[in-house]
Amino acid sequence: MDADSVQKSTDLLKALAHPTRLQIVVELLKGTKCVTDIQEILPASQANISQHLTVLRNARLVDFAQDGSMRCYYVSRPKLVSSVISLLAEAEPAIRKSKDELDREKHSSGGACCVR
Amino acid sequence: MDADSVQKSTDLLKALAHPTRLQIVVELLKGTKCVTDIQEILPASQANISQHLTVLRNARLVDFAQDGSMRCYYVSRPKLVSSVISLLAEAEPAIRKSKDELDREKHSSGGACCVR
DNA sequence: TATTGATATTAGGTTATTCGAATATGATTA
DNA sequence: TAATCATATTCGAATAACCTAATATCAATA
Repeated sequence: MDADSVQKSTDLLKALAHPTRLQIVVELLKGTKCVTDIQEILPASQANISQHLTVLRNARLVDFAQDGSMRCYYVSRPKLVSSVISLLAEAEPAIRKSKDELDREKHSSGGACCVR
Repeated sequence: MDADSVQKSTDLLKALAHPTRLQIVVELLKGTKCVTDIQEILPASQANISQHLTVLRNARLVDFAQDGSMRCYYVSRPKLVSSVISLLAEAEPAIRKSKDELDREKHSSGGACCVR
């Protein structure tokens, strides 16, 4: 994984890594909405929602179509966003490995991780 | 999506949303490593790597097995982590919808997003 | 047991995020 | 065209995240 894709990936993760922003994209996945709609659903001010939408838009996760004085926001990478969200929701249980298991996995006689 | 799972999801996203931390889990997915190993791969100080590992551990994304004075770190939710990373790497192209398209999607005569 | 190697923790200063308040813009309607 | 509705932007303060330097812990070894 090169430096550029690390940067791009963390930019996307950062954009999603906020409760309000995550909820915005969850709502937008259900259907296009304007800022006022989102305001009625989430407990945040108009300015704040607008700011978060800007962050999501800069990350190219959402976009909008102008409709008169309103802006109809939608998720512009629905597959990516919905897949990430469902992965997180699944919540794979954390596994725990003993040193011996790690040794066996490597089937090496040296240390469990770094043979030095 | 209830408040609790929003919180849990953003906690996971935040933990991954840092270049050094993302690179750490990428390396650990290739195989268990101790802090010294990671230090040799990534351009960060020992203290800094240790701090990032603590963040990842608090998010239950990595864990370790003690091996003498060393700690063998591994990804404790490999499916989750590797799936998220490959989704991000795929980089679905952003789509763009016109107001008319949005109208058609809703097959409604009202506005494109919020019928009010 | 003194030293070394591997790792963690704490303290601090710096930078980045976040939010509310106020204001601005731009389309719509009276 | 003045008022209004929908949305964006700017500013500043509060908070959180980050990094470095210094120090602490703890196991291994001389």
